[in-house]
Amino acid sequence: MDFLSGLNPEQHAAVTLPKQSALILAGAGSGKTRVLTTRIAWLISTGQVSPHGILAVTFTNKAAKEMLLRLSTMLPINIRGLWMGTFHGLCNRMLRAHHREAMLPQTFQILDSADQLAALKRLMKVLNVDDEKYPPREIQNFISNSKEQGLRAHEVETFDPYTRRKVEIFAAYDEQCQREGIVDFSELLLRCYELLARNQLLREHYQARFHHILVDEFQDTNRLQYQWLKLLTGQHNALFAVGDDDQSIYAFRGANVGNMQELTRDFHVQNVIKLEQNYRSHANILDAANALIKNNRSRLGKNLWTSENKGEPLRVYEAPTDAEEARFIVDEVRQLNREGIHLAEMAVLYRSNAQSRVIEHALVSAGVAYRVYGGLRFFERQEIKHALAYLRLVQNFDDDNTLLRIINFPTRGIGARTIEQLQETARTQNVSLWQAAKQTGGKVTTFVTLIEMMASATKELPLPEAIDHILLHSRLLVHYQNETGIKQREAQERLENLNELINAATLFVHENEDDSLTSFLTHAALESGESQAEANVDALHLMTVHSSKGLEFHTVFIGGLEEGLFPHHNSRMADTGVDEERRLMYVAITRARRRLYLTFAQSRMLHGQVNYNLMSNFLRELPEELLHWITPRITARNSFSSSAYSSAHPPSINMEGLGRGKGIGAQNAPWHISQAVHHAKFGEGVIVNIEGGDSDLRVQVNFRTTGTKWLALEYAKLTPL
DNA sequence: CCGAGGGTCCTTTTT
DNA sequence: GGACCCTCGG
Repeated sequence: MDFLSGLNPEQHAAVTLPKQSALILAGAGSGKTRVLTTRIAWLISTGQVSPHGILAVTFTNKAAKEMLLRLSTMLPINIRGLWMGTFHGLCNRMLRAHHREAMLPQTFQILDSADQLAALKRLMKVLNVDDEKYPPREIQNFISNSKEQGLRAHEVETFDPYTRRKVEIFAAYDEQCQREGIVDFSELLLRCYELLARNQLLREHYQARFHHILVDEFQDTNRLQYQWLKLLTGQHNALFAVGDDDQSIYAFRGANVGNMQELTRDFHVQNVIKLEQNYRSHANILDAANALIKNNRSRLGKNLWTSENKGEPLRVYEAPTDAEEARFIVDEVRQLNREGIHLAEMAVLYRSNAQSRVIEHALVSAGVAYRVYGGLRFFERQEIKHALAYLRLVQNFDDDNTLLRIINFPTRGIGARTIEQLQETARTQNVSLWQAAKQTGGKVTTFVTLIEMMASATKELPLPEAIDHILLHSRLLVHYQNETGIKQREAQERLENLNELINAATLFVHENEDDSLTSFLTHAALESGESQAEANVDALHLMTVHSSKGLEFHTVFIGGLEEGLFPHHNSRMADTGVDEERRLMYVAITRARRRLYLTFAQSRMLHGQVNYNLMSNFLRELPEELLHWITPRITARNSFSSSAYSSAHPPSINMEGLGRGKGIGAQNAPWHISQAVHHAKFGEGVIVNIEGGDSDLRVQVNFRTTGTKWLALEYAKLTPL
């Protein structure tokens, strides 16, 4: 088995572990995916299990595809019987197979987050809920969170009228979904969990079938996913979980790192195997990452090391403004590119999406190709959703959500008034909108006839031709073709996407045994597709730190290393918030193979106004000997260790290098905006505003720990830093 | 039915 | 700054 050669002792131990539940603590770049896929290959090729007996779970479709691809290069045999997919994909598969037991129609539709929100808004209107008091988004989170804790509406504890009302909406929403035969993302998981929990025969069937259950990114599992795994793991099969508690960055959406400790208890894990050898980065980068993450409490404990050399120091750059920061990054990117590093081998990472704009601006002016990750995905585009809505309605007339999306798109003169009447009829007769529409006359009848004709016309057609048919007869194509003026270019793009939809369907039919409409619609809901098409052009990568997880680059820039931004000030609320931010920084640092830039700006445009931030604490937590300051550290006005400098020079002459001297009283006053100061009680902060003059001079200071305060300088003891 | 205009909000995100 | 949502007037 030559795929075992080249594994280090720990990897080898993990791969060849006997059949028992195990936890593999795999650090960044330690060959996590390799261990997972090699174990599957090893299990199968040693004859311990057939592909049929394996269940492998991932979080993203991308990860599932990647693993399947790697596996197929390792194993010459057909691995068709192997179940590999996301939690949602696998639950969907089980629910389709046992739809009757799960009390779902065979062709149940899947609601994505946007559809779910729309459905909720519609329901809340019917229920007469004040959406000021109960924002639909909050209700949506409430429902998803509850379900992902494994709770149905009636199981949620309520101690106040406000929550009671939310629970009522929750219950009504689930009823509505059930009536319409639709299922949201968290419902897929919960429904599947309940199916297995209630049906002993079924549960035992799957427990007997899946000898080995393997889970990737285990630190990201939520309660419900953990419970689901527990149900599937019986007396005679084993759970093999791979994860890294230091890379847990999704607690905000319900991921529970505690699952790792719980796993070792619940599944009697003998010994936890740690993969600590990193094959990605030079030592300086790893040392920085280790030094940073050491500041987190309650870790399972792990220290990355490499046999590589030290490499370069980390480059630190302090810019006067966010625009200057962007300009610096772009300059460096171009220089490196000239030296032969491909653009696609470099990435700019940031904490929040809003930061990309100024960088994009600089890239456009410099003519550097780039690609922003995240954002709208293919199947989430408006025109695609409309096209798919026709297909969905054709398959399930009672899907009210879908009907509402297209009953007047393209416009056919059915206005809000008519729709309200339809909804009224539907409510009083307790039928779907479609049933109500059939009784209505006029333009609504035209719509009903259109859909019925589409239904019969597409019934026997292959998928791509069916789509072609509905695009034509829905008049979606004509609608966009008729677009003129400022919208014409946009419409052109939409037409191209619609054309691409037919291509996607053609590809789907080729690649999948089950090429039914239901299957394609499920595919669209569960795999929303790439956010941008041309993956093959050489372009600089721009993305949030979150979306960089799992990737690696020769050179990485981490921008906006400022208090309030990274760590984000919202993270201070939750007590574990800063720790999660630090893990985020840990993920960011460990993306770099060879070169890492850390940059921050003294002033930054945020929410339409200029902010003055302090240098990020995370930067302070990195050992000085690993850093190379490109801008002189000594003049960094945000650096508090430069006290020698501050005492030697009055801050008023400290103006050069500071962004354009904006702000009141900036000229000759001893105090100026963006100045770093210290207060005996409130600690360190930055002056963000100045008021009054001479005797009654007041300054507003943004303190790192206590927030923004106005201080009268006559009384407050402020010392410049 | 559409677009203009005003008000509000603003972390991260996959399924 | 700007995305998004709602309202209002043509």
